[in-house]
Amino acid sequence: MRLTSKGRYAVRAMLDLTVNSNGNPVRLQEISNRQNISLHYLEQLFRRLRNGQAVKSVRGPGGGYVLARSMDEITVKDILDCVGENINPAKDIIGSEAETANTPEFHISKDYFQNLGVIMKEYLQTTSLGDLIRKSREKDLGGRPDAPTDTPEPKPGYNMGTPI
Amino acid sequence: MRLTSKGRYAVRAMLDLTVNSNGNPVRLQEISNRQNISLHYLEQLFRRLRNGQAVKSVRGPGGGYVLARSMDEITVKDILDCVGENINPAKDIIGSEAETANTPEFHISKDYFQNLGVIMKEYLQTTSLGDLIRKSREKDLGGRPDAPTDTPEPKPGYNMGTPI
DNA sequence: TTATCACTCGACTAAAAGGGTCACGTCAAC
DNA sequence: GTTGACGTGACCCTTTTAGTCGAGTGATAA
Repeated sequence: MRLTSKGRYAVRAMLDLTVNSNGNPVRLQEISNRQNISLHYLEQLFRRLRNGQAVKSVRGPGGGYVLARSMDEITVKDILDCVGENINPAKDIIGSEAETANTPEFHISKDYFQNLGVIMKEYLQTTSLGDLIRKSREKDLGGRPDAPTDTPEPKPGYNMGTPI
Repeated sequence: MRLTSKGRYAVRAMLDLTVNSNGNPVRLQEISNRQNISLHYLEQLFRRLRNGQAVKSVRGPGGGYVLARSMDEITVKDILDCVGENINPAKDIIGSEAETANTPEFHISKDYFQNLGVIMKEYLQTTSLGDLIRKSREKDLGGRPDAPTDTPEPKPGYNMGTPI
């Protein structure tokens, strides 16, 4: 399982695109300037986002990229999938270790990490670009200026009490 | 953030050690045979587990490794930390991107991924070796033989409803 | 006192992944 | 037909992973 800057770059670029497009195509050059991400690297990422049907491209002058669906129909997980972020902590178990060790310990840890994957997937799948943008607007308006908000609080929907 | 076979190997080896030690040292050679993990690779992992105070070593004939604490005082997170698995999805943000892009989009995604890190950390930190072993014993005894149990169900303690 | 057992340590390797760059396309509009 | 922008494949360097190797050191027992 990996979650690297590639995925965060993609999410960031998609947020930028969402915010700065008003139905109009947004050029990668703009996103590159605003987000300080290499243009060539963005091209690579958006190639994958386009293949994954997350964005559509418009060529020629005045062209750029637009979301392929509404911002509420594109989840973070969609984006990570497009750029090839592998979220499942147990995925590479299949085929590499599965048959080489059929011990109880193997199954215990496999089940345990698979369940972590379920939790992560749920987290990423239930958040859309729209959710993120609305959340940040809320924060700007109703934020507590005395709190740094640097440390994220666990979401209220999650009960962290008894993971086993 | 990475969660690779290194971490799973370590957890598996620690489970093996826990189950097969009765206060006595367990040789890496045994673990290697049972779990089908390269002996030399195990040596590397246990070096780190020892440096991280998760196990103690006993040298000489009859030697091997024993847990440094009880199985209920060693969490999965402890083990992953020892072998160098980086669990925080937002960790490598600090210092590499932080100052180069101070955009709202950057902060949105940073907070979001940091919160995922909190959730993952909580999951890994609240599970001890003892928890895993007891859980697997329960399954063996009270298991439903008609259900394959291959697909892990989300833990009852987690409410997956509203992650944002 | 020496053989042996088992951990200890540093160095090394091949392969993969991550992050990024480049040159050269092609399509569309003015 | 030139310019703006995406499209594509190939390439690059660095770090990490997973694994190997060989020469130790410390403890036990014959």
